[in-house]
Amino acid sequence: MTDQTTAPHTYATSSDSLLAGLNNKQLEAVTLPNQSALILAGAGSGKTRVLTTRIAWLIQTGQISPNGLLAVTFTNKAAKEMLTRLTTMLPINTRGMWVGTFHGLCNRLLRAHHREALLPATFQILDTADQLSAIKRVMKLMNVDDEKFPPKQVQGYINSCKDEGMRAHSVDAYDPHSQKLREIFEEYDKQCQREGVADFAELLLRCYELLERDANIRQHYQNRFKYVLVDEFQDTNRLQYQWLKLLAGHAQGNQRNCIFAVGDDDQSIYAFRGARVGNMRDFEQDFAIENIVKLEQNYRSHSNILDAANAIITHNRNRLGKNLWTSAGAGEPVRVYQAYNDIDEANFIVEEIQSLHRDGVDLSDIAMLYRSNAQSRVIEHALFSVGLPYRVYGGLRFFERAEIKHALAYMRLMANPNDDTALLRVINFPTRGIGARSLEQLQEVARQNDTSLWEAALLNTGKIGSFVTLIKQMQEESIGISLPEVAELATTLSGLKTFYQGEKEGEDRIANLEELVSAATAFMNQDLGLRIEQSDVDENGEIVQSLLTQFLGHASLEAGEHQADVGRDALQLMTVHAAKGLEFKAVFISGLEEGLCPHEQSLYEANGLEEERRLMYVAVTRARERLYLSHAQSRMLHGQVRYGIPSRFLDEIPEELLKRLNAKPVAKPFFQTASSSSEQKSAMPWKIGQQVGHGKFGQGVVVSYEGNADDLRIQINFGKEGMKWLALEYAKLEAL
DNA sequence: ATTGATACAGCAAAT
DNA sequence: CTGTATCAAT
Repeated sequence: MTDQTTAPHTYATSSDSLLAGLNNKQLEAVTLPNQSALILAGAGSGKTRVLTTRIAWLIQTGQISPNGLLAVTFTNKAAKEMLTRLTTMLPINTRGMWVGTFHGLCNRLLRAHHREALLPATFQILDTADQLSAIKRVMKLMNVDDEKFPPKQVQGYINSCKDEGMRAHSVDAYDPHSQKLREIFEEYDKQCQREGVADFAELLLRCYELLERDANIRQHYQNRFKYVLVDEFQDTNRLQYQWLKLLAGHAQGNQRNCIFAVGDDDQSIYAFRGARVGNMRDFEQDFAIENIVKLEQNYRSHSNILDAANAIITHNRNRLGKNLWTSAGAGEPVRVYQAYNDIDEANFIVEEIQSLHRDGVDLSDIAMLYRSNAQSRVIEHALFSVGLPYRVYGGLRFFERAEIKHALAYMRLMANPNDDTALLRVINFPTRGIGARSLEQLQEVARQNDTSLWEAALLNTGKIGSFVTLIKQMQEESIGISLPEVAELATTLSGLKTFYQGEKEGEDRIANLEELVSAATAFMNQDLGLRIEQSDVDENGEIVQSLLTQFLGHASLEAGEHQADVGRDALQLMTVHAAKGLEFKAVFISGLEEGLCPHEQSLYEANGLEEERRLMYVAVTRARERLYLSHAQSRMLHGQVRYGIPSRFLDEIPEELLKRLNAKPVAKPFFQTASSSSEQKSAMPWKIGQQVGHGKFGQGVVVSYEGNADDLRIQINFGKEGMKWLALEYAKLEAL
């Protein structure tokens, strides 16, 4: 980056053209004076535009240089989007700019100061699955009963502690159970330290602690980042907010830097990973925000869609308050389809999509949304059978596939052989005669000497010795070759390719391994062809990590996004979470049944239902012109047929906005389940799956029944009221 | 030590 | 239903 490009007077575009087309509120937000600000930006109100224009305006008016700002988002998608938009607004080189996700930026900072952060230069990142296996290992070593302490729960405990900014020594534990949890937490962290690995939450916590502890580093970044911009502020957790305050110099009491926070409390859908909507109110207080700028004009959706969204969200109690409006016309009504079952629902959706497509709508402008990933299978099947191209986001991601994780594990060992998780993954894969027995011995030696498994392995000869030799050979051969060549090396020298060639259904896996090499090539080219060298210094005088380490970090932090058929016009399939921030001409929201949306688990959590409602709000506001809401009377869930009643969120939309595509749901005959024998059939007046009404519990659906003619009890799912067993003799039920 | 079969548990969202 | 854990047989 040269001085020339950062000097404001060199820009051809005037600030007028930058600001053209903004409405008053947007303009106000973009041109706010030099102070911290909170922008309450409703869905579709031009939030990203405001954020990027604000950056461009600050740069163009010479208030800040591109190096002096830090912009943080939650998804890689959003970060990329921001950078692309910036480059179209300003002739600047965005390389070297600090724009990224919290995790990405913390990773970058920790790499640059790994010594001060007490981490090896090549520290690796544990993804969720790696973390779980690491926890299981610790627990085994500590002889903890995994019945009493389910590893998944321990994982949740550790992560939520870290999200709150707490280490094992600072958490309260008064009863034996929580004391044990704390002990596992402590041992787990020790193990991570020994192995030189960090989980997702650790990246943030470690970075926070580094800035807090090291005044030099802290001041360096505080002096550099005069402007901190935060997207999706409502999704920040306590630790992230503390981190932001530290960067802004707020925690030292002499606030020097400005935070420009953009958020929407109605779109807070990440409480499950520690997000605190309350951070918005705290921010308002802590930074003495005088006027919150509210962006309430929606430019995205027709008013029927927007009215439906507003109607839903007004049922939430805890809101900052905001009402979206649009000058667009009413548009089409919101379509509601009641399907007989999940397959019927999928077929309906596919037919509608085909018809939309025939009418000239791009498939990529149509999205199919669902609450949980598992729901995509039925739709995928239906799409596949009619040959409609589609893209699934989320689900099994590329870098999470078994064969890719194996290859990556070899690459991780080349970079950092102390990574026990990686070592354990591949020491006997492909099998080379190192079984449980030898591993136990190896772990015992490591434990006694308090070293990593690798160091213990160095003492071995025999089969373990030849594994050590293999890794060492890989390390030697990797010197001076390019990243894709390293990937190639990891897949061949390890024997992975040969192994999968011998497998019956190994072709896909081999194709994926080849894809990994292409991914490495793409990564290398995108990074201006840096070659592997231990460390390098970029034009800003910052340390650049080895390309291999960068690539491995990329693989952990950006597990998805890498799908075949990118440029092709294809229907978009994703969860509602993944759809946040996106918009489509037509949107299908499926599975709107009690138990699925709102998810049954949410009903047991504090404020769980409100979060589900926000999720629904996010889903609805993705649509520009056409919105379909569908639910099924029965669906295959967890391996068995489940009967559900329509989601309460459907009832929250005024009837006049809706167009019911099948006013009277088709009363199709239901299959008799094996358990309902023929002699009981006569005594049972209701069909399984039938909709019934009850004076006290309202609408429900018959799930099952038991007993004989004199004592027949039927089980009914009343949704909001829960599952009930009723004695037929007394229950007054009416058919619906 | 490896393999293959069978039992069993869990099963929401994502950096 | 599906991935993982366990166990008996090679």
